[in-house]
Amino acid sequence: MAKKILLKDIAKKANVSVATVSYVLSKGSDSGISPKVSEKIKKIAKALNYRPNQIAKSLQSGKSYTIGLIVADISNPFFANIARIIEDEAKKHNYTVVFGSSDENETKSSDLITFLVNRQVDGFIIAPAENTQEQIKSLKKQNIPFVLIDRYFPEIDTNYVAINNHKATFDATKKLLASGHNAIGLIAYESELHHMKERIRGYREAIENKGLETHDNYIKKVKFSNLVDDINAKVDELLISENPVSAILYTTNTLAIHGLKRIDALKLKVPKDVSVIVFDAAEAFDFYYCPLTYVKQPLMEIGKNAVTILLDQIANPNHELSKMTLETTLVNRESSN
Amino acid sequence: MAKKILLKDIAKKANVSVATVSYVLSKGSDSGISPKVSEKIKKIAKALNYRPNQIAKSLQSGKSYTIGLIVADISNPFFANIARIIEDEAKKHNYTVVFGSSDENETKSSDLITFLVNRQVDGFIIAPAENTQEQIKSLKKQNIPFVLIDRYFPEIDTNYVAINNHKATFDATKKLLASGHNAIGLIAYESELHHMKERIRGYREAIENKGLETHDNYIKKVKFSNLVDDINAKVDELLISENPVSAILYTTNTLAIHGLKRIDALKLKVPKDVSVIVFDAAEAFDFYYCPLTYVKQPLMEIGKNAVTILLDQIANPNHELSKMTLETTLVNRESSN
DNA sequence: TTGAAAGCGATACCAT
DNA sequence: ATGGTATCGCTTTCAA
Repeated sequence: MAKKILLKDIAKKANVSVATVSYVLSKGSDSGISPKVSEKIKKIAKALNYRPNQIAKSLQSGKSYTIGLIVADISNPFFANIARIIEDEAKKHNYTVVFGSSDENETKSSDLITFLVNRQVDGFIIAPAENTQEQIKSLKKQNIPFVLIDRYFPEIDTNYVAINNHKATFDATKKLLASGHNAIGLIAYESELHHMKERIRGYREAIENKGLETHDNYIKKVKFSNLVDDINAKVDELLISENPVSAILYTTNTLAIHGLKRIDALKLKVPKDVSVIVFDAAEAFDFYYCPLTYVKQPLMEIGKNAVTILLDQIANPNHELSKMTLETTLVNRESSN
Repeated sequence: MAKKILLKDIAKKANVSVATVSYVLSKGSDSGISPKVSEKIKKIAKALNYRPNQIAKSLQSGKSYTIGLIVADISNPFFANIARIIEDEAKKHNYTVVFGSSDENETKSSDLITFLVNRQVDGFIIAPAENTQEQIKSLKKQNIPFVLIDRYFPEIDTNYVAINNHKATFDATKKLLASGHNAIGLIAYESELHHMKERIRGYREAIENKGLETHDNYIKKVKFSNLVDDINAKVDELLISENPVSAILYTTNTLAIHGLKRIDALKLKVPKDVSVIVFDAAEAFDFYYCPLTYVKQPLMEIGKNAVTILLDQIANPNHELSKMTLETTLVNRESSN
């Protein structure tokens, strides 16, 4: 068992105190220790392959240099991609990231936060699940730095990095209207989350803005708990009825994947039988026979800004909050014709 | 600023010593403290919402209850899915997982390992990049528990959870041969990694096993560093030549995604013009017009076993090593006809 | 310029 | 059944 090298070991070998070694190794050139001693210590440290015990440092400093990332599901490509960006950005600042998946579940989210708070993460980046307002407020009360991503609660004053959801679906719907569709279905989640409501509002306003009326039965909300079956049923309702829609706007990646499969199952063709716009550019869509028009989210900016804001908040707890709303881009392709 | 509650605070309120509080809170019923005092302490702890400082515990115990996960890229669906499984499994045992992406790069991998070792992770789960043998040996030497997944180095005695790569491609190739193909192309990575060599060997032996000869120019190895261009070029070589192949076996998920796109770009149809078998069932493939025959990896077993073996190794450092080879399944669909 | 020693917040040995 | 205190490895104040 290769013995762990401690400051003490180096001190002994160098015939100096532990304090001196600590100075040399942790401060820069302004350690206040003479160059001669400094060099000697550095050489010994290197020779012994000294690795500071980060845990001890953390206990002393009260900082773990770790950030907790909580998303709905780390295996969802949207979150997996953001995770990768956050990881890279965090590492640049010598931060480590630990992650947890809430599965959009309030209790899991709460357990996860507690778990990571106990582990003394310095802060959180969270894509909050529904009904987690109290958890978020609790973090605020405990003065634990965090920034919300993808979603946020307008009634709670927090840092967040989100997109302009209203404009995203407004533009998408407008595009479908411009293509001549006036019976447009919307597939959304049954959710109280603000971003979802905003996406629905964007859809509505685009239609009303054109002097048309919105039909509530064109707006379908599926339950996260029964995803696939529910999507299938709702897509059927939209497409197989007396007044079928001629276009569908899917408000998330996952909804689109399953919803498109259902369209296929119904033997309908995009865009001949039904036009479509989806959210995000999942790799899955690359193989779809019809190039899909989609709402492109600025993942890189979301991830990078989230880290920057969080680290800033950790360094300056009293710094004012950052509320960042980024714009999406509608990438026009054939499915929305 | 809500003050952090310490054992000391509880002790003061309960008029007992810090030690007593510690006993009550950390041991179970066998704390040796009288029920009356125990109850009082527990009540106060709950009332104050006491959260033990995990960092302090870690320093004392020498255990961080954290495992480091190192993969090529956390945003790759194969690894993202495994990450999720590992996360769930780890949490069951009260472990936290921190992750890092090596990008198949030796130096990044090394930096990452150092970074996480300093943070005192209790062990690693690693999908090792090429040429990282020394890093792995170094972990062994330092007696840091770890288990390799997906790939491993046969010349180094370690824990690992991998698949039977030889059989996977052997069966896949056999299937193509049975469908009447005798000019079968293979797209692999240019890599010294054992799993890649085994996949190539499986392909070769299936062909030779049928009394046919293998053609080296049917075996294409692409560079990770120049992925897309290289795949395109190699697919072209296989399909647009004097003796084109009639089938292609892609040895990874990513290779398949780009390789299939290239086939599309060449206006060739699967399986009419060229048959195909791919590795893994990426969500992306769901939208491919032709149902793809694929090698199915037991992700759940890989992830769960990796965690189990690692935690066992952490608990019993002298326990013998576990070398686990799992079988894949060839899921037959239309692309291999 | 250097070092002794007091923490950081828990745990656990050894007394009592 | 309790509690005093050394300890985990490092940082930092204060003195020398």
